[in-house]
Amino acid sequence: MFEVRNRCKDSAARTGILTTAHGTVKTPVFMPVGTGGTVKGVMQRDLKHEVNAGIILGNTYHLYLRPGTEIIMKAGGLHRFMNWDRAILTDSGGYQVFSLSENRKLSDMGAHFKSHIDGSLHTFTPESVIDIQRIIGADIIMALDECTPYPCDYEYAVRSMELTHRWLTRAVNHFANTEPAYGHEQVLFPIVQGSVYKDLRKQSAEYIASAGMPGNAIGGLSVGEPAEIMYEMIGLVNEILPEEKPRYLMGVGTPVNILEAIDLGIDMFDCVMPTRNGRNGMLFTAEGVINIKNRKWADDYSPLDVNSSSEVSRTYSKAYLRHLIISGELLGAQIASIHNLAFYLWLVAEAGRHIEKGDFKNWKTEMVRSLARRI
RNA sequence: GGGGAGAUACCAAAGUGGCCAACUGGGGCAGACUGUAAAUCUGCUGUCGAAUGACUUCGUAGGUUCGAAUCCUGCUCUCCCCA
Repeated sequence: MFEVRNRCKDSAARTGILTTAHGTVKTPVFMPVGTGGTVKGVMQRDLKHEVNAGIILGNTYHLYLRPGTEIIMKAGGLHRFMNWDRAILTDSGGYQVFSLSENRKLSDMGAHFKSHIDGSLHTFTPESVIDIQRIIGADIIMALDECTPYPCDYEYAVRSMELTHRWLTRAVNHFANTEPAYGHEQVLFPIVQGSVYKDLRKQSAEYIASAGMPGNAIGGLSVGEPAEIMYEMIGLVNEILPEEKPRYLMGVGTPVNILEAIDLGIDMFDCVMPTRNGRNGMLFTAEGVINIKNRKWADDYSPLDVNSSSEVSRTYSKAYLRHLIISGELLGAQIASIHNLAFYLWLVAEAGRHIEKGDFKNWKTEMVRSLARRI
């Protein structure tokens, strides 16, 4: 499943090879988010050839509500349904426990949701979420967890973490007692919680590691806490999560967040930022962040990024993209999404090359300074 | 030629004596966005000021009034109907 290739001498950063039933990817890796069976605004063809994505996300909650498991099952799974033959990871709906907190209730049994689409009531249990993800057919599936909000008082964080751990035990058992629906292998990742409390994070990391799954995830971060606290939590969790298995930091983050987390030993990332912020006019580049809606780009006919591996970034101009985004044109959202994703994929690949070369630390320091600029 | 309606900020459009520097929408400018309830949301948008506030505005010139975008008179312009 995972093989570490190169280790950094002066940091926890490493490169590796992640093998799935739908291809192998080099780590560190960024996984574009395709919640509802689509990376918003980007065709599968472009995900492959412009963005160079080897693995993308789907979301159990969204796909379960629409189109529903029956349609996906009849299609032969999500890969065939959405015409994507590379790897897929599905989130369990744990994040929706957080983001739809107004419309859900938790019990020991599971999470009770009110659909954001039609208000209907649904229950997710650790077991049902495994069943749904078996039908979706993702290569990597996630255990149901509670993503705690920030701030979160200690008492709540303890109870929440214990709930996530109890749910994990049930998920692991149910996973072991069920079969993939389409013949290809699926693996289950558990999720570390514990909010911003060191003792809870350590306790949770130990529990999650003890589940013995082929990869481990860290959740409940980048939910509003200061970045320094997030890094601190990642650092101490990664000392406990096994070194020989991939570590997935869920939902993170900014380009700077990602480089810092790679430094701390994270291998996998996902985030809506490149696509959502792209649709809203924010472009990521190696020189810093661009708000393409700003007037100053109105007559800047230079390419979005001359050095990009993506033809989209090399050919479309800033002035044209500004015009499209400001006009609300769909093509603007597409170009910005492709550009940002290509940049994110380039960034993590470049980090990997510097880990191999042995100069990751210095490169990272320079790059973080550059990335944080607003231009 | 006769009759009628109307001129409000970048645009459109409310407001018909004080609660009006003036509703609302658009446009413009800026900000936010981290396992996607997001092609979304927020703020500003007469001038000066960080702000209390001060100053100048509702076609134009006068007038009435303690007080006018709002009432009266002249002028200019626009639109509609009839000939």
